[in-house]
Amino acid sequence: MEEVNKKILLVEDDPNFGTVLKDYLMMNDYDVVHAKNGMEGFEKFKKDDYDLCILDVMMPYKDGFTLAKEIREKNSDVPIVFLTAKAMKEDVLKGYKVGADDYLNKPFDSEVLLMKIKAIMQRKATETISDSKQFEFKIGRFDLNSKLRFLRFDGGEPIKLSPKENELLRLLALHENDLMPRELALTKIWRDDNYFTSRSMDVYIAKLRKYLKPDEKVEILNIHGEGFRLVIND
Amino acid sequence: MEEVNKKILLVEDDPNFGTVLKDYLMMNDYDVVHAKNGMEGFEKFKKDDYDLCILDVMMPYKDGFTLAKEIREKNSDVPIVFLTAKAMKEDVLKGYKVGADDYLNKPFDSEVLLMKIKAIMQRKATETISDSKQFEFKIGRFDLNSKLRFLRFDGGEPIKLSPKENELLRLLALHENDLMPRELALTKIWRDDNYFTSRSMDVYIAKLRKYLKPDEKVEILNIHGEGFRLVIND
DNA sequence: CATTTTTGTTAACATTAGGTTAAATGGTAA
DNA sequence: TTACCATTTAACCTAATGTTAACAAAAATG
Repeated sequence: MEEVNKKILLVEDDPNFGTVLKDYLMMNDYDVVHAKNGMEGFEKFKKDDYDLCILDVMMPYKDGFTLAKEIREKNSDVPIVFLTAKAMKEDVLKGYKVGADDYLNKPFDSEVLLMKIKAIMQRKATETISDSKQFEFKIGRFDLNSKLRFLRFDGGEPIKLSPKENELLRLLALHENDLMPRELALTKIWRDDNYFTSRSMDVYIAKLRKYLKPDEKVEILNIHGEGFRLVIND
Repeated sequence: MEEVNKKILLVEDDPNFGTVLKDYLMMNDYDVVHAKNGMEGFEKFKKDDYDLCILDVMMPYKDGFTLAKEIREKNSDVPIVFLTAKAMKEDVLKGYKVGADDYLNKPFDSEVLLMKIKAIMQRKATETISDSKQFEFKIGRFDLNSKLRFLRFDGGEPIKLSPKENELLRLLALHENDLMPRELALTKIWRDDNYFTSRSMDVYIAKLRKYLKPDEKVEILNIHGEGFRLVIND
């Protein structure tokens, strides 16, 4: 069983605590990269793919929440776990809003941490198979590169897509010819499902339709009350 | 805003705490079914589909863990959140082993609970996409795709169905050649059984008959006072 | 067979979702 | 700071959906 270890990005400014935690995780067969502050954390994050991020909330220069937001912008899927000394209510709320997967109060039981990590990885495992590494799509006569965020028609000059345009089109492409539920896009991209985010999404659908106009075989259909459907007619 | 609320099964033996929590959740647009002990909880679970289970750990007769195990046997997907008075380490570990999605210590902040619920639901929303239910039916020379809500005759241009048309035809198809009781459609689709919903349903039956006219072998028969029957003659 | 109940059908009406454009907001870099 | 860009919010309009009323027809009832 040749199995690659899961990779964890640990961002923790306390050198003692950070080192202990890192060693403990490594003893349990995780590959751990330890960054000493938010800035360094983001640099390391950009350089590699991680299966999990463990972020200290209180850090100089760049706190855990800000870092989490940046990470989410680049990759909306990585599980994120926050570490806090004191579990203040506002913190917890803020964390969940940024898309936290779990919360840990320092000092915590290391065995509990391992269980949580395991549980989170399991959760993500199922999703990851389907949509993790998919960045390039052919959409009729278009090419979408959702990593570089551009859309090219007939191999011509690429149009640059904004992050939201890109994510939305990517979700549609993942569900090509099938229903892409409204709710899915709202929770995945907007992380909230209310009247305004919903209207915002409609605005983006309009933008995408405009981009896709050159190929009249490609269209985004609405399924009233359910969501949208990217169809390629042939 | 015709949106179906998420359904929560709350199993909590403390009547005061349970009632307060239930009311709070209902105020926040969740449908809550409250069971007073593990046994009752499992009965209620079997009778309906839930989007989330909130289980008290300490309960007479059947504790939360045992209940969770039973629930997992029937349905491995429902998110489960445990409530504990004291967060003993063994409990937490046991919980994660049974497949807990989260943990809450009593007393907890209600706002935090809401955020956690939201986060968990969001997580599940993505996985849920792929659950391949029964969406496609052949009805004589028609194809019904009840996910995309369309009906196609002889592989031609699909007719779009409204949600109610779609649900009704789907129910009829599920009972092909058999009685589909009025009451069933009314409770399942209209969620209410009175004079007006009943008349509304008749209106929809008329619409479906019109759609199905092209295939004269397909008809919707009425069984007076009982319901309808979708028959395919051959 | 007269009467009541249930069903069939059509159309008017009300409500909600979605399409589109433009202006307001907010963040970021020059 | 200004200028720019992505995104949200607002506004207005159209399409889609669902409910109700009204009346006709069919089925059950005694």
